[in-house]
Amino acid sequence: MNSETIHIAIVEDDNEIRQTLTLIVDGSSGFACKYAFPDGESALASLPKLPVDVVLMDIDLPGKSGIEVTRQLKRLCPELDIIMLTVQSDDDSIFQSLCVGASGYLLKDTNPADLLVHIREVYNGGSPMSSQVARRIINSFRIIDNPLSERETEVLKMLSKGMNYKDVADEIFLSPHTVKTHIKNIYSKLHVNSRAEAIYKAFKQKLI
Amino acid sequence: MNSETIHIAIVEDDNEIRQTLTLIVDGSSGFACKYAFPDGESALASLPKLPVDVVLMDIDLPGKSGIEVTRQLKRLCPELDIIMLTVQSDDDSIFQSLCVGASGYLLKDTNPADLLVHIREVYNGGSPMSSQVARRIINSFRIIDNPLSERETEVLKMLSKGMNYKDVADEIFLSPHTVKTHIKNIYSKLHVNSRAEAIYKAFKQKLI
DNA sequence: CTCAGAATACCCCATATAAGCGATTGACGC
DNA sequence: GCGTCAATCGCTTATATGGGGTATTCTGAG
Repeated sequence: MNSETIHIAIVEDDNEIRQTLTLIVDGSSGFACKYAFPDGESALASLPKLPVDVVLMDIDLPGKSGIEVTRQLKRLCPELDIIMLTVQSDDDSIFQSLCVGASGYLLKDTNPADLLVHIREVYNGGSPMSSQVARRIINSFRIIDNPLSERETEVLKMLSKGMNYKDVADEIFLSPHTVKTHIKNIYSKLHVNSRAEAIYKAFKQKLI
Repeated sequence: MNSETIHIAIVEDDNEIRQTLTLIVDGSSGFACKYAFPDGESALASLPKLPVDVVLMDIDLPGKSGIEVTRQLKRLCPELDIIMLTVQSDDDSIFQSLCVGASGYLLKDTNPADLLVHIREVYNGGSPMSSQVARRIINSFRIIDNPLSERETEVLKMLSKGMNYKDVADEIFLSPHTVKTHIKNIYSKLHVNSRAEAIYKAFKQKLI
């Protein structure tokens, strides 16, 4: 299980880092790193034809960013696993990377031994991430605070499913007027003035 | 940094597992486990008064589920870190746990040494999760497929911010009629017939 | 070349909506 | 017992919306 050789490629513009990484990975038993690229364009041109299992991708590249390269690479080779290996730890970089198809997200301070472990994790279908990164992702699931009452939440959920005043009123045995009042209160609490914006905000804050 | 003793509590209904876990954790240097509860009710009653840093929480408990207990516990003690330690690895269990405030999600096949490492990770602000769990979370970020054209996506995003036909039209220099046509096409592609439902569906599928 | 899809523009019309008003009841905290 | 808030019910009106059409232009795939 642990004996197959995993074929790695590296996309990293800093010469020193790229060479060091290549040496580390290629010099470890069970890993081979025969390809390294200093920019996204050359990686995109070559990688689809190469027998590579896992790519280590920097984000801050000259030309196309590592995120854009990842997006395009995943289109060309959906099976390829890409691990972002970067200094960026801002939420945008993390979420964008995951959205375009990265399978893992590690910070560059990851030590070599751990890096190899994580590469194997990805190869085996896992998704390694630095624990700070994981915490940010987890926090994105949390509800910040919910100003809406239970009834209001209930109404908003129904609205989001395309129901109108009357539908909602019938469903929860209220007068349409009451439903309307609830909706007005929802708008006021969320500081919006249309149904569309209310649903958008509520969804973004995980209220519904 | 690694020398403070971390105080653990365990909530687990299976007597054997609970006792084994307690012994493992309490017997390890740097960790203390003086409290263990067989159900959520007793944990909720006692934990807020106890000097505990990290809770290991089973999900399948008699009475209140571990998820419900986590929700209530986080309300009472927002600073407490809760790690789900469970056999459940379905998406619902994972996402619900994270939504109610769990800081980590481990499967019960985690080996004792790793468990201790993960507890310390949580204590230091990280969010450990089994790599299968991480992969599921990461996959939840991916877009399945996007039937909308770029223009349509652009329009829908503006609608979600509360803009109306005319606002959108002015913003992207189009006739309001065209905007309306786009919206009609969006509805048709998403199989909805109201703005609210369109935004809800688009958001759920990460199209906007 | 032809066909499909995207983006653009326009018409009519019934209905839904938001905004602006006011009002009562009951629960909970202090 | 007083204030606050959720939850309930009501009216009016200008405007926005969604559904039904039709049509042109351009691009890209087959």
